[in-house]
Formats: sequence, structure tokens, C-alpha cells
Amino acid sequence: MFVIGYNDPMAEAPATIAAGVRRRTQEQRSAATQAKLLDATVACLAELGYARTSTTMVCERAGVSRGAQLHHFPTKAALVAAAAERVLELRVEEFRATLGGLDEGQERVQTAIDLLWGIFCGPSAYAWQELLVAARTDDELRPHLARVQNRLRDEVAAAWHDLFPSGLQGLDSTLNAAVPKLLFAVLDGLSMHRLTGLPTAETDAHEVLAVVKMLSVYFDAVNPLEEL
Amino acid sequence: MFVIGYNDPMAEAPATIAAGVRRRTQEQRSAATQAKLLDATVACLAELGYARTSTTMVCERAGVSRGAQLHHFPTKAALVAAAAERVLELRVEEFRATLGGLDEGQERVQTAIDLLWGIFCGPSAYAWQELLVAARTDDELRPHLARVQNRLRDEVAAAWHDLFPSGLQGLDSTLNAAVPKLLFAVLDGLSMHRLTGLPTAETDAHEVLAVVKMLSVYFDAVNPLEEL
DNA sequence: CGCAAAACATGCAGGGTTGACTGTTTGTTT
DNA sequence: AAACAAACAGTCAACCCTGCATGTTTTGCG
Repeated sequence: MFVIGYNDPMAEAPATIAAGVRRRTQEQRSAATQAKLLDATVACLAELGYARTSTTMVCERAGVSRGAQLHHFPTKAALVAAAAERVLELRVEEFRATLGGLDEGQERVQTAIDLLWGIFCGPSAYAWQELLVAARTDDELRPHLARVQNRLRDEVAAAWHDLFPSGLQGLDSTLNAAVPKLLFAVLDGLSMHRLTGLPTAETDAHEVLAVVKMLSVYFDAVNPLEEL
Repeated sequence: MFVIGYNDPMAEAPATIAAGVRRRTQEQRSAATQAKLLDATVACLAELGYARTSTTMVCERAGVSRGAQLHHFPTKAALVAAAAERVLELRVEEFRATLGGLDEGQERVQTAIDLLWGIFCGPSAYAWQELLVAARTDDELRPHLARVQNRLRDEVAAAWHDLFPSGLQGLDSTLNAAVPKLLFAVLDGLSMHRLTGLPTAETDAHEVLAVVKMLSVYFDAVNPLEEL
């Protein structure tokens, strides 16, 4: 697995190809091209959409030959499935990076919502939408994406719980469990409305998010909401 | 325009093709095949998704020749654009039919939400999602769909206002204006989460909708929510 | 050093989609 | 009735995409 003696840093050719790495491990080469392919796929999904995303285009963007792509991902379905996991990584990374760096101020909820909204307007969100909609009618992709979605769901819940361990003060544990789900549903919905590029959708989104923020503050500070 | 003498009801062949209408007007013929094409397109979008929707398939389903399709809709983009308007009609029709037949009971809000959720799990919602996501990366479709979306937005607001003319009692007019927007964002978001067919998405949706119902009842009956 | 295997590159065939083209039927107008 | 226009039908070439098949390079290991 870990062979030494061959990888001699001093033995690199002076500048044959930049100051790059000559003589990489098979594992390194595989990982590198696979990463390039997956990133290119995600980029294509985000920029061109699922329909216009072809393996040819992906290879072009990745700077990889079609043969190499076909070697690592025998079929387009395999490529897309792997790309879905990459999108999951990206989104989780974004969520954690965004929610992790929040100071303890009183307006944590508001800023958290604003930052999350930023994520839902970004490339990873677009790619996820494309995959989600495509999965509905693709019997091969759907089960795979279902597992990925479940993981995303759990990660979101965990990240939210890390941020607000005790939840909103006015709500019991059952209701508090629904809070992140509600929030993310709203964000996903508003994100959909934004896709046509309408200014009204943008203003509506801010309006709705303002209400959500008010509700959060309200139930965190003021009244307990009794069961009905 | 209206020529008589040629349309002789008695001259119909005994039973050449059912007891149908022989000798239709040009306008009637056009409208009929266009309707067949648009309905077939919407059905394809809902069942196969945008990517797998081909004009060939649409013609097959509609029982129309490719030549006829190309005559009425010179390009695929034109067909899809027209289909978008058809989806708008369908959705508005559904909204009005659903919300219109609500009795004056105290649980109007809850039942309204449940009925709306049913619509968001139906074919017209799927077709709309497909169009929305496709429009993001289709420079020709996007502006067209933007106009349609604006109309849908206004229709939704109007339908909601018809249903609850005075809004929720505890909220001022500004907040009440945001209520339907928030609700429809939630529904759209939950609808997206459902696409992978996960049971958890289904239960989450009901959980979230239960919270939304509680909030509606709460703010309709109990406390006024002050501005912050 | 030499061979096996993995990684990579390129060309090719099959299938499918789109839009144009030509010809036919149906209705409208005079 | 005849001329004209619209609606309709079927065929065709160009294009793109996918997956396979063959050939080349790089790495691992004796």
C-alpha cells in the first residue's frame, strides 16, 4: 500500500511540467481525475442544467479524455450518482462553514437565516435541484439520491442542533424538531421561485424570510405555544 | 366567416367515424389539435420529465403527426412555452376549484392546507417544477416562464384573499400579505423534498404542515404579533 | 529490468432528436 | 365550381450523445 524508496522528491525533473508532481501514485491519479470529473459534472449541472449536461461536455470541462471518464464511471448514471454525493459533500461543507462561524449574539437566528439563504442561491443548490427533479423520473437515480437526501437531512438536523442545542424557548421538543425542517422547506421553496430571475421573487423571498425571522424571535423569547 | 349550405347535418355518413362531428371549422380543428398537443406535452413533462420529453413522444401521445405539430408550433421552444401557459391554466383551475368549495367551518385553514398539499403532489405541480428548473438554464424559456409565474403569483394571492378577506386576526396587513407567500414557499419546498419518494420526506411534510396549521390557528385567534 | 494491470487516449457505430422539405387533405372564399 | 390557404402527413439529412473497442502510456511488483 505505502511503498517508499520510489517517491524521491529530489528526483523531480527541473521543470518539465510546471513544478508539478511527476510520478504520482495510481491512487493519486485516480482520485485526481475522479475529482476533476465530479467537479466538472457538478459545475455542468449548475450552469447548464441536467438536460444539457453531456458526458462529452463534462470531459471537456474536466480536461479529461472520454476514455478516462468511461474508465472511472462506466455509465452516465454512475457519473451522476457519484456527482450527487459530491454535491452532498459540498452542501454539508457549506452549511457547517456558514453556521459554524456564528458568534453568540442575540441575532444569531436572523443572521443564520440570511447566510443560509445565500447558500440556497448558490451553485450547489442549483445542482441539487437539478438532481432532485431529474431523480423523480429516473428509476436508476432516484434510489441513490434518496439515500443521499436522507444523509443531507440528518446533517442539516445535526448542524441545526449544534447551533441551537436547546431550541426555541417557547416550543417543546416536538415542535423544535420541526423548526429546521420548516425553515429548509421555506428556503427550498423560495429558491425555486427565484429560478426565473424575477425581481418580484427576490423581494417576496426577503419579505417571507423577514416573517420567518420574526416568528423565530417571537417564539424564542415570548410565548409558549400550547398544543392544540 | 359563417357559411351555410355546406354544413348539412343530414349528409353525414351513417357511422363512418363514431357519431362525431364531421366537417369542423378550421378554427375548431386548430384548437383541437393544439389542445391535444399541449395536454400531451404537459403529460410528458409530468410523467417523463423535461429531459425525456421529445416532440416525437408528444406527437405520439397526442395522436398527431409530426407535421401538424411543426405547423402549429414551429419549434420545440414554442411548444414548451405554450405548454407552460397550459400548466398555468391547470394550476389556477385547481386552486380555484379546491379553495372555492370550502365551507365556513372553523377549520377552514387546516383543510385548505391539506387540499393544497394534495395539489402540490399532483401532475400539474410536477410539470411546473420541470419547467421552472429547465427555465433557469434556458435563455429562451426563462423570460416567458417569468411572465407566467407572475400571473400565477397574482392568481394565488387573489384566491387566498378571496378565501380569507380579512386575513389572520392577529397579524397586520403587511404580515397578512406575506402569509400566502410563506405558505406556498413551504408547499413548494416540501414538494421538492418528496421527489425522491422517501417515506421520511412524506412524514416530515405532514409534521411541518401540522406546525403551519398550528401557527395559522394561533395567530388567527390568539395573540397579535407586534413588529420588531 | 520486465511483465501485468491500471489509467488514459482516440476512433467508431448505433440510436435518438430536431427541424426542414414535399406532398395530401380539408376548409374557406369568390 | 374553382382557386386559394390552412391544416395535416410522412420522409430525410444533420446533429449530438452514449457506450464500446482498440491502442498507448503510466504505475506496481517481482
